[in-house]
Amino acid sequence: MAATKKTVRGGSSRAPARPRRGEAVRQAELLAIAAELFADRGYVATTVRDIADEAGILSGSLYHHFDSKESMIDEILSTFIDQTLASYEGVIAEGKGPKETFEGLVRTSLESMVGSRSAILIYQNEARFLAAEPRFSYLTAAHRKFEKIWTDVLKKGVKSGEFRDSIDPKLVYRLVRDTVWTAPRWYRPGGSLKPERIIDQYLAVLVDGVAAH
Amino acid sequence: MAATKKTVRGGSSRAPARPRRGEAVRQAELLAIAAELFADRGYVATTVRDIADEAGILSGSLYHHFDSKESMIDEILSTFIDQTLASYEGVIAEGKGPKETFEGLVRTSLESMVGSRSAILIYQNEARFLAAEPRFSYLTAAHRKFEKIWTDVLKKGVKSGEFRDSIDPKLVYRLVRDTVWTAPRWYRPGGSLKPERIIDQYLAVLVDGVAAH
DNA sequence: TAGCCAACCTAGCACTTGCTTGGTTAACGA
DNA sequence: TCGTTAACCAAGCAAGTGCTAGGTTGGCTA
Repeated sequence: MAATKKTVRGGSSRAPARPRRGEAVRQAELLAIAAELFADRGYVATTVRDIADEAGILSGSLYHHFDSKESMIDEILSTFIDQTLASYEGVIAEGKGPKETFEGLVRTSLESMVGSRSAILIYQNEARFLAAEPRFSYLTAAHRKFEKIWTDVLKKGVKSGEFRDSIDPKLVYRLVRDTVWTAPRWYRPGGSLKPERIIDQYLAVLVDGVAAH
Repeated sequence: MAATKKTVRGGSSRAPARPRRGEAVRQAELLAIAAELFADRGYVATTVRDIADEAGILSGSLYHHFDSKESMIDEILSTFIDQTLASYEGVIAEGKGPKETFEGLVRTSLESMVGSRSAILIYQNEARFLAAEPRFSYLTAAHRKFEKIWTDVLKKGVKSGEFRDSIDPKLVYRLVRDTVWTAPRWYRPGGSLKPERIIDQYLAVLVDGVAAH
């Protein structure tokens, strides 16, 4: 109410339009922006002001849509985990043999790079730190489910003779998991390197190795 | 000089001893502490007060040994890169064939987990963000050297017929690199899982794949 | 067309951050 | 034993942090 009230900013800096599209749409927009920033700069290094800037609003306005910065990453991660578990269970439900199921899991993991690149990166980079807090205990639970799905397939393959019986399912699971979840670090959506090529090469190495037979 | 001077903290909270061991020793100690925290909590999330607490001193005292928080991670990363490049060149210098050289590179990468676990984690987690700043341009340079070393070996293997000619050296390099550098995320030094077992399993999969021949 | 309310803005609070300045202590060499 | 100095402490600053409280606007509905 002081004399200097409107001298600094004119009315022109206001967000131009405010269409009514339902809050879910705007929330999803803001989450996508936040996810991209969390993925590219890191969760801690990304400020609520960064997110708001990118969205063309002020930081305080974010709190009309979200309780906290933490609830944003919560939403991003839980959505990603639900999707991933569903896609894994879809592969299992096809009822194929161990080798084809294993290949299906690798394939669907790498394919999710296209639509969930930022979420994978966030999961890969931040989940370890977040999992300690009670709010994010579902991360540990999901982690265990993932491990069971992969190791079960590997064990079945060893039993059926399709996989070599010298492999340690737990260790090989870690290798494969780290491999497929780390690819989004260098994969660029829309680039000339197509996901199908990555899938081909990765499947070739993981299933048959680099050596000529 | 006020009356309340020594009421809050007695003399007992002071660092107990101050032996003269040369600054290099104390610096290395503090760097080890910092590296552990950077690796376990992330660089941004780790405060200079965290590091000082762990060292049993006050945050300001850190600046007797280091210019800045940034110079600490700089020291950690450049040391790690020098070591790694040296170990890679050592493997190359043995003059073995492509397959054995490839195996040697995998082996030495995984072996470095024992002595450089925290440094690998920091490199893996933070280098991507730091590389943008001029001070850390050596990270990009090292990245290129690593890529050349690995892809050269893979290309030679394809040429000699030891590796399948369908493999894409650049993509397979990424797979292998991501695999060996991500292992420190779950590897626990001193645990029952010995590095030699990890090396065995990882070499088996990378060279020959999971499938029975 | 009056009123509601989603979606913003404005301003700033309480706290944490990396880092600085000046002072203190004790190990050590002369 | 005395001056030097490495290694710390004490106190706090400026810049940022997540978040809040209250005000404003305009699309929408009754």
